[in-house]
Amino acid sequence: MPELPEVEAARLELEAGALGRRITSVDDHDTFVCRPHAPGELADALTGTTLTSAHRRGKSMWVDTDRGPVLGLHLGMAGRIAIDEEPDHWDRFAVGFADGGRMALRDKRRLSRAILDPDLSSLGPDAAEVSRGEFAQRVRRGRGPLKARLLDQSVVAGVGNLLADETLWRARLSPLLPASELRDDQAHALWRALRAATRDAIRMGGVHTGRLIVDRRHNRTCPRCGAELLRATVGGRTTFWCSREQAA
DNA sequence: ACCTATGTTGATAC
DNA sequence: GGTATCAACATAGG
Repeated sequence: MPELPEVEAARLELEAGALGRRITSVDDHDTFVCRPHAPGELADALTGTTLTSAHRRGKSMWVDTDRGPVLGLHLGMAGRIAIDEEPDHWDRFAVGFADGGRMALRDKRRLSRAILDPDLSSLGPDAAEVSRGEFAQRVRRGRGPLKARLLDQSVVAGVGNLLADETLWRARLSPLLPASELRDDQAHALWRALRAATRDAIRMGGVHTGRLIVDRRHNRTCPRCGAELLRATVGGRTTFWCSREQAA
């Protein structure tokens, strides 16, 4: 489930439940989730430290420790944070605290990541924070279809497949529109739609609460005008959009 | 059973 | 270098 809104919820869980607790054990045996680290590297760096703050940019999270090393966490496609829950078969990485509790990265699909001192240099500005001017400039820089630009984490960080469709639908823009040809008013509308869709998803509890997302499976009609929804692969992902309001 | 789909991202090929 | 495709993982559904 994790796009920006879900990751922000996970960050808040870390902030509320994991900070200030001293780590006394680390399970980093999953060499795929913990790549490129060898087993024990995360344990050596983190054991004895206390988590001090939890941050997020786009879909990437990182947690600072009182002794320097930074723990990077990414939820991948199906990961979530489990704090003080019973150990589970799907826990891919976990730390145990001195008070007996634990924090786990739980993920059936193993596409999540736990990594020391993560490199975030290729991430664009956070989708919930980016300014109107910077967004317009960055999104127009590329040549591909608009949706592909939104999904590119180096353009703006945090937009996934569902949030991209919801944002384009709110802005009444076609996902196929060449990004470099966006007019100023279109870029502005897209920026406003992105911020509104992101904020609403955070408030409502996730990207699945989006109006287009809710309806796309059911009636496959536009929740606003009732016209048929189109479906195609755009930017490598399944895409739904309104045949009337989002005409190219 | 087999094929497709799935919230992401990285490596690879043009 | 930007852009597109495929693979990585595991499960669910038609």
